[in-house]
Amino acid sequence: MVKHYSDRLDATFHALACPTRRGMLASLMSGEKTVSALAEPYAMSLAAVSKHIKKLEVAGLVERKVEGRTHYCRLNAKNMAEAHAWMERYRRFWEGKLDLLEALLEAEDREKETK
Amino acid sequence: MVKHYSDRLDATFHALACPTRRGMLASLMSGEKTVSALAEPYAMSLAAVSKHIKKLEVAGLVERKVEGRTHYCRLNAKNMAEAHAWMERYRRFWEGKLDLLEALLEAEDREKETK
DNA sequence: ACTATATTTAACCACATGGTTAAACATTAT
DNA sequence: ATAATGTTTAACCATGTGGTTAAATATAGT
Repeated sequence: MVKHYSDRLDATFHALACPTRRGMLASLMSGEKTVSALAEPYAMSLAAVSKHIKKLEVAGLVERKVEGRTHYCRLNAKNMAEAHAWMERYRRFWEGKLDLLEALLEAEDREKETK
Repeated sequence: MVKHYSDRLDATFHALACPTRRGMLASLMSGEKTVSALAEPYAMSLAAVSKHIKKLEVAGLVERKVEGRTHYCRLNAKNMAEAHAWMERYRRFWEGKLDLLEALLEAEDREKETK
């Protein structure tokens, strides 16, 4: 199996498929954070955190600015757009289904009234 | 490591992090399909396809109706809603950033005009 | 120069993932 | 009853994942 999450969507969805990484993104919504600040809520080594951040970076969801020995991470939510747009297709699909359902129910109601 | 993708979001994003499974969902947009129909575009065994479908099922994205020896799969796009909603938060975030940028540019423009 | 701080990298481990083939299961057709 | 069809399950394999600890790297403070 030769799988490198080369595809951007793969990388993005994979990055999001983990509560730790989603938590980190949420944490970054309130602004730039250093690696250790990001690590703080989690009971795991910095080495592990470092890897999580790297995945977020590879997926383009997080950007890093190195200043001396400190690494500042910030959210790049814009790069979630592709994945969001992908899902949007399905949102339309399920809304379409609901619209159809609604139409059917309305039709049923009219049926009753004229009975 | 004890990870079971118990969380619904985990399961959903994980299911989506694979081109094969995304392809299957896309294929189901045009209507119900049997397992072998779903498998047809892919150069892999039915056994492998079966496992992919199961993941989509566990994530609640696909539902199965067994009729005799044939299994009919259909899309349940509605169960993508949670993941979509999760991303929506971030869409607002990046739109907010764009709005802010726009505001800044406008402010700059006004600056120039009054100069 | 020495030490402390911030972080990554390397080597390792247990378990997950995505594939395979072969066999089992369930249903339909002959 | 036998054979063919549609699908899953079991056993297996190579590689990926998410964690660990220990060492390396880079910078800042004394």
